[in-house]
Amino acid sequence: MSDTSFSLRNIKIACSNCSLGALCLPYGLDGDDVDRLDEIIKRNHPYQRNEFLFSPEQSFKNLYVVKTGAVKTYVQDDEGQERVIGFHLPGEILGLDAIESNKHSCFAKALETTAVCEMPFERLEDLSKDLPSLQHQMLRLMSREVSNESQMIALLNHSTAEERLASFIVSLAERFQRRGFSSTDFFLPMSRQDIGSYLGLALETVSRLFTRFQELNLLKVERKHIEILDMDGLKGVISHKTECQSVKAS
Amino acid sequence: MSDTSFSLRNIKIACSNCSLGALCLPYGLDGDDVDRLDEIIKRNHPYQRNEFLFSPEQSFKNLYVVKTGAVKTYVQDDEGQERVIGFHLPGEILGLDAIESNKHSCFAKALETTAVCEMPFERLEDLSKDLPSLQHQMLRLMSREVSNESQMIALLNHSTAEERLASFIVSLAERFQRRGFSSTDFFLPMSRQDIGSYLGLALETVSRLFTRFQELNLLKVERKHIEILDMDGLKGVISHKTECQSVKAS
DNA sequence: CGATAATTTGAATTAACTCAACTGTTGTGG
DNA sequence: CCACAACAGTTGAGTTAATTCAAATTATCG
Repeated sequence: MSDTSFSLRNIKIACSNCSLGALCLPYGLDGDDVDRLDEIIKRNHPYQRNEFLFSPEQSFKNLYVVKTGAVKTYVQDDEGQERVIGFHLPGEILGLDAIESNKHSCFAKALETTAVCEMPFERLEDLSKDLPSLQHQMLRLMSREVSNESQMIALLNHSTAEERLASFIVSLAERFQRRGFSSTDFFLPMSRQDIGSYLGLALETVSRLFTRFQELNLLKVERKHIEILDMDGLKGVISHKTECQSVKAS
Repeated sequence: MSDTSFSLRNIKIACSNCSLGALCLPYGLDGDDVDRLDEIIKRNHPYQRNEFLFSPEQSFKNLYVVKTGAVKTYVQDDEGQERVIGFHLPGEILGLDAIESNKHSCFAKALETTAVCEMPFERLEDLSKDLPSLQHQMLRLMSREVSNESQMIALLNHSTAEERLASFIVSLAERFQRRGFSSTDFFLPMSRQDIGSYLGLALETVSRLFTRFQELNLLKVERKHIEILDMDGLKGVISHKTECQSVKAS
């Protein structure tokens, strides 16, 4: 019952007509080059909620691009507690941290049913010798990762709980928008616990802040459903040291 | 008085006899390939203390490798306060975050007199088309950066002040050791303020912790001079949730 | 439908911060 | 060469933002 042999299926989801387009590796490649990239990409059955894409120590073979769904990456501390490192939405790549050591260094777990492209790294590297724009795009994607993480470090070190959560929500909104989804109305793929772990906050604090933001009419929360009512207000919480109270008067 | 024309000077400090060796880009390249890499590398006068290597918005031209000295990278918040992103010791590369946007996104300032190799990124990219191992090494270095930053995120989100500072000191020790310096006796190139900003702590907290670690006979501090007396004890502070008090009984 | 997990809310605690004073170091100019 | 200013670091005391612990409420899933 393996359907990996059905080339028809593969064609339907080929890079050339994938909606991720410029968000992904093929950016900057012309038609023929995309086809060559396409040949090495594996597309598996979707991962189910809580299924692992990879685990620490597992040897590094593939990079992954999320097509639909969401993935969280995390490590475990000595007591087995999760420390969330990041969330990966459609169009976002994961596995980049494993290139150096040839081993994955974290868990990657599907937060919901998730479809991914798996790209054998070695073949990708080979191919990029012939395709300068692929090589450049790989460096670009890694550079973006470094930038994002740097920003995150600056955020974590110097921001209050309010600023962190506001940043997080705005970041999610922008990432959904880039992917073609609504930036003001979306579902959180992760739990309060996961958000707290990612932002360095207790889950209770995250919950209280959602309530506060709602009281301030910045957004509407109902469990995982978020509706942003006042994007500028939210951004105001991030940058200005103004209290939440003074952000929205009326 | 420009001495960039003295090839003699350049030869003396060529990659092939640079003590950084395997820590740097040339890792994995054979003799001839190193020479080709060497040709594109610029070596400037050392930067003086507080001199900038680059600033935000400045267009991205070069990657930098620290040869001697130390560099800090930081951004500024709305009030002009520094948010330190990282420190760069000899053998460490900086500028990787600028590849994606073609603009630097942070300040890079010399903490002391600092010599660097400047590598024009475009020419590096061109060269790596011919030299697969150079291409691989670039990806490796970026991957290491992603890993390190991930680790930092996990540390900041889930660790006490004690654990953060202990981690920081151990990390410095390991980095000095890799570079051939003593891992137990070294000088901090940065201020308490910088350490605090990097670790998300007030400078007073950093100072108090140095005192506490000293009282626990984990190390000896005198201003910027650090002598690690009990490396295992320090590592114990990081991992175990045990109190500092119980780490060292005698 | 009942059990388990996720979330919300409240109250008490605490780790780290801010503010403030003091000490020691470094550099500068008379 | 010393005095003085500017800066970096230490130490103390009071404050606070966020935590932990606890309990109630609401979803989710077999």
